[in-house]
Amino acid sequence: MSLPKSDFLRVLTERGYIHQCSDLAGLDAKAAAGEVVSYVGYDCTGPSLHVGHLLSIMMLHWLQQTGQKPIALMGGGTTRVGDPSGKDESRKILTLDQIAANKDSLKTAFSRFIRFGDGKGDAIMVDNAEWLAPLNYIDFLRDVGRHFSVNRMLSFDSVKTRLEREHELSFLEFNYMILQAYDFVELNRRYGCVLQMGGSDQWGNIVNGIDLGRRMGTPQLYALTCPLITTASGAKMGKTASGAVWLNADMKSPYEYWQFWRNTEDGDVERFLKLFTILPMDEIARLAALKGSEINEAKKALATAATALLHGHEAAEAAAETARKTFEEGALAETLPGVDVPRVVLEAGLGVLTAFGPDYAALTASTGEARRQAKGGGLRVNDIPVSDERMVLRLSDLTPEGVIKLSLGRKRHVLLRPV
RNA sequence: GGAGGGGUGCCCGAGUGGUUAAAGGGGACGGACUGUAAAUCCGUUGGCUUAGCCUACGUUGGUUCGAAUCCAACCCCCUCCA
Repeated sequence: MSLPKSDFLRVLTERGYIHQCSDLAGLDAKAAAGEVVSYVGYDCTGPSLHVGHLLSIMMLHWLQQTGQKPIALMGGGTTRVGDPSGKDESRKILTLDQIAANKDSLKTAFSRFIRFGDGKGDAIMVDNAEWLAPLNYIDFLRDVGRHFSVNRMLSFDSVKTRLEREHELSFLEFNYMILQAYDFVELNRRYGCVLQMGGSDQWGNIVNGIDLGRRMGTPQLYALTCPLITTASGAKMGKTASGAVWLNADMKSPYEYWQFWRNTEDGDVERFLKLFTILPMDEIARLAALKGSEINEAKKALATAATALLHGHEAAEAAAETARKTFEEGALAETLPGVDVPRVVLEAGLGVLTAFGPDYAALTASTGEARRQAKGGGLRVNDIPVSDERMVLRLSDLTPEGVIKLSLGRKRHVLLRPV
């Protein structure tokens, strides 16, 4: 198909969000004509969304920016079942309390990317527990279950991989796709939602919803998926030493978040600028043209723009400044992440390995790891390599700024502050 | 319910009585080189109060001077049969 007519699909296309669409021309016509209500579902399996979710959130963002209406669907109901897609093993069954707590915790990130409210183009957030929890089993089987063919369900990738890999797939999880399909139908009935977006791994589930809709008499529904993002060297995106790149600030500070983007591989810079920032395309083209070490300017722009989206401009600039002082001047930036240490502990003397360990700086997971890193030359105190693992930190080690700077490797720093 | 196969460290996967904290690979972290990149090379990869101690091969017991390795019971997974 030629260039999309609608703003929505044009932006998504030129920025590289589109992996697959059930009917691109049909959806384009609909988007050009009027309001497309669209949703993305998020399971409440963890206390925060992470970078992996960002792509679909950005799709909701652009959806709203181009005049359409986004729905963020919280999977309060489906999380009780567990999505088997792409998983080797059954998910742990979460308690209702955990799900509720996760749900609350997830909400915060969304408001950064989309505007919620009661107006026409305002986004809404709904929880599928609302309609899934009160379902009556027999009624549901008769109304919805009869439209599903087990033969066909068995042919879906999410199911097939489990069967082929000889991992158990419980009946509970087997029902997940039915519930997700039903969500789509329900959202159409309640809000006139006609488009479901998601990662490419959700394709089967989304198409199921379209199918169910046809059988249950909804208007034509559409599916749109974004690619699974891997880095230029093929690794899954979003994993770092300290685990997932969380969106919640209390789990991943703005500074660390900025660092994550700053360390993007060269080959990913342009793609990431398009996908994870809202910088104009001509600005992105300019940044992408930078060669050699100049590309670092593009990486900084990426980091600051991406961080600003999530944490605000102020936090992003602060993170950039902290990084500039630390890496470019080699100076001590007092805005580096810090950990409080009781003054009496330093008076008594704090073993350097313990200081790096989980009780204080948490740069290493154990003192054993700290010991190994010290042997390998990976630990530094106030920028001086730790050569003696029996070294003891005292008040006399405080810098003029009144802190002790602990570093693991070249990039990860924590300041100990006596209190 | 019956018959057979299997459960090993973050993951995959060797190992069938003794220097086995457990080969090899992947991943991850650190070092060197760089541009806070990639690639490459080197090192590390259970915990602790580290010349030592403790905990670990599904669980619990047992045999043995000594078990991931042998025995028993149990739990879980897979395949076929009912």
